[in-house]
Amino acid sequence: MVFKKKIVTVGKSSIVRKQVEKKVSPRAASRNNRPAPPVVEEKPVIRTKGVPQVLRGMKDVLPAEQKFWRQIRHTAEDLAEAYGFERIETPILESTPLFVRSVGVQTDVVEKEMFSFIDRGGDNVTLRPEGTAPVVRSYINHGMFSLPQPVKLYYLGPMFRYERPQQGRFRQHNQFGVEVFGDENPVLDAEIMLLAHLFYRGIGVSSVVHVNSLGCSDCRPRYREELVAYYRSKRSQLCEDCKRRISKNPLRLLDCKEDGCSALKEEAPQILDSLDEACKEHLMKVLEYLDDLQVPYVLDPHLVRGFDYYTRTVFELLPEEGETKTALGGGGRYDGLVEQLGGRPTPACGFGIGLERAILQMKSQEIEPSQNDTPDVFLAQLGDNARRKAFVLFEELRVAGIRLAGNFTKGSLKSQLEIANRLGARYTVILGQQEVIDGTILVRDMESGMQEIVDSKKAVSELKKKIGRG
RNA sequence: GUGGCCAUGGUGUAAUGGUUAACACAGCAGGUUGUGGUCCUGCUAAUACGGGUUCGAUUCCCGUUGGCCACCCCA
Repeated sequence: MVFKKKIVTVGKSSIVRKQVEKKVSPRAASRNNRPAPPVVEEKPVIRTKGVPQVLRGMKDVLPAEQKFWRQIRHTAEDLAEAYGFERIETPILESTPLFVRSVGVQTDVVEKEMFSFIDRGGDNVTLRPEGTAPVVRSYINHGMFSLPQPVKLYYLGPMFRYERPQQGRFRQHNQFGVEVFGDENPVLDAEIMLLAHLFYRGIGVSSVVHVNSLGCSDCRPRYREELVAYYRSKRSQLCEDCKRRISKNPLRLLDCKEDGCSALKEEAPQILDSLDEACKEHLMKVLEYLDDLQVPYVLDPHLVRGFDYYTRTVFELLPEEGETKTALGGGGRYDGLVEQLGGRPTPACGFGIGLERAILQMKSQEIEPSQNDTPDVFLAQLGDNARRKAFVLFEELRVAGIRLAGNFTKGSLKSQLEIANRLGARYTVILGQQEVIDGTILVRDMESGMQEIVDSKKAVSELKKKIGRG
């Protein structure tokens, strides 16, 4: 039901339905979700008028933005690899049941936020809304349990959720994530939190880890019952949302911001009190390691996460400064998921970090990504013969390792010097008719304006000397 | 999914129920022959889409699409 509705919505945004003759209400038409007997005389037509627009909640990453992305990617890759994680790339499209079974039928992501559709073969498929389930699937499919454990993997890539876009929230966004399989040692929980923290430090953003434990399959259900019993008795004092939460997602009751509800949580049973010994011990160890590593954290007994597969440790990364409550990343342990998806019982944990949100943080804190792409040399040419020479010279200089920019289309020297200036080139090499005849090039120092004639055979060596790399 | 605000050149803004929709920045071309950063001149370029009201709509109304914000939830 939910699913069928989705198809219609998705279709509407990209296709204009052209009505032929008889006017059939499009609404009525879309209600026959299975177009088995195509009574409806309308056919989808690709929109031919107007300029095609980017889809809602999706974004072009333009050249001006790339410096942020470059830095983010490098930081993530260097860090993950330094800690022994290996890269994995899984498909963007997966079978819908993978997410339904892992994330949970009851969750918002599965109930209303998946980009799902029936493919031409009749399979129900989904653009991945999160990164963990696909990696788990891959771990099982490729028998990675027979590799030396723990298996440590990381990924960078796009995720999709059919949501209403707003600040820091898109229908397509990118995540940096890591997953560790095959060991339940709390040192691993601490390690991934450290990694998340270090990633943000690497791009100049301070973060705090909020940690909680949800217990295991033994102690969590017990707690859940206690909590539900408590809130049932106070039902009349709850807000509308929370009344729904009692049956749907009781743990969420604990972080409602309504005055009435947050007053009630003072008296509410605490999950930390109902953890069994092993879970308590595990959490304590995690916190000890965090102390050792000097990762700033707060123990937040009200922290809950949106996916069903978490056990024991859960955490979220929040910015240290500012009132932003949107998480920069989050994750936790999911000791039951591999088995739940049909693999051997395998403990595991991981996190996902929203890269658009990382960039947002950088911008709001006015952190400029480091970049040194100013060219050493700009190559300008004048006239047809010179252009042909310049084309060849450009390649010689590039191969010689000179950071180079150039232009082969502008006619006037003036406009080429303007470009050279804008790019911040230290030298401009000028190649005109006269130089071609003389077999020379003209090297202009953009700072001083001094110019020097150089034998074109010595162009590479002279330029290398000038820029101090010869 | 719910609620609120909004939509004018590439960007940021202005204006109007009635002639060529204004300004700044950016872009492009010039300011004698092949020389940048400043300055001057010119040019390019916009009322998101579809209906309605009206003699006339960019302006008012409705719908669609999209953006922003809050909620739900999340990265």
